[in-house]
Amino acid sequence: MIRHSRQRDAIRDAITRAGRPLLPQEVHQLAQQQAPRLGIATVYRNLQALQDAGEVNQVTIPGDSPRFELAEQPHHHHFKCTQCGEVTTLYACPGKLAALTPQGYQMHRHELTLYGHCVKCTQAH
Amino acid sequence: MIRHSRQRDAIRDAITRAGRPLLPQEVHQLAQQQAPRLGIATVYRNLQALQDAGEVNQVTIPGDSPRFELAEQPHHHHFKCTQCGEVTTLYACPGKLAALTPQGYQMHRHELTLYGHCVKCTQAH
DNA sequence: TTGTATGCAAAGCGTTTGCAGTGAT
DNA sequence: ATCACTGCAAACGCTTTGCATACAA
Repeated sequence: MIRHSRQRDAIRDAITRAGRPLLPQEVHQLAQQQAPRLGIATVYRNLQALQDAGEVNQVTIPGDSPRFELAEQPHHHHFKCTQCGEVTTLYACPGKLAALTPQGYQMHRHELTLYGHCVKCTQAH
Repeated sequence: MIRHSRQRDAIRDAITRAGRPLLPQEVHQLAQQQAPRLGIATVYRNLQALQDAGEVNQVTIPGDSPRFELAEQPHHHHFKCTQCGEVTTLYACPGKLAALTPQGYQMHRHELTLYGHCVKCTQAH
């Protein structure tokens, strides 16, 4: 079903190489190095397609536009530096979240975002 | 500095009465009962003003538009029903999140969102 | 009276869609 | 030869802004 194209490969590669969640416009810029005439609409269409195909996950940092990362990653969360805006992946999880779920509710999934200053911004003080 | 007006009071009241985070358009609809000619631009301007004044907090559920809730609440998190879309307030927190923070990073704040089915939607199965 | 707040309409901005042309299989 | 994919531009939906009027204080 899902064909190959220079554009789609460029988009997938950009996300793979980045190693962190990317905004659509960041994907666009990076992928353009590999597919010069790449349009932003194609980026959006492919992010959707790759998501449907299970290759890519959408990450939403509260207050920001959705970012995209590779789907084949272990469970993790994110840290956003409120100074420089960079989003980092955290391979850790507090666990035991079922305890927070109200009676009669069913929890299937959770998202946790930490905010603060990254190393660079902490040292810059 | 922050004056009173029928519109601003209606907006504050709508958020107060709701007891859950509201979308701007929900605020608009509810507040219109109290201030009929209320325009959506006024809603946005006042949500911003109330936020600046520290009366209201912005809550972002990943993937949704920002919602607004009263600021004077104890620390809490949110549960979003993936069936009916309703957002509930959870007065609980896993704690010990500093342990997840990488070396050299400083965590100041965190947000946690649980996803699943609410009581109504669980029973409807 | 003075300056902020409001309503309306227009402008912005990121995202989505329509369409004719391109390209993968 | 098909049929999906692409680029471009127009359309969309939500949010913001400009401006003249209305309203608190």
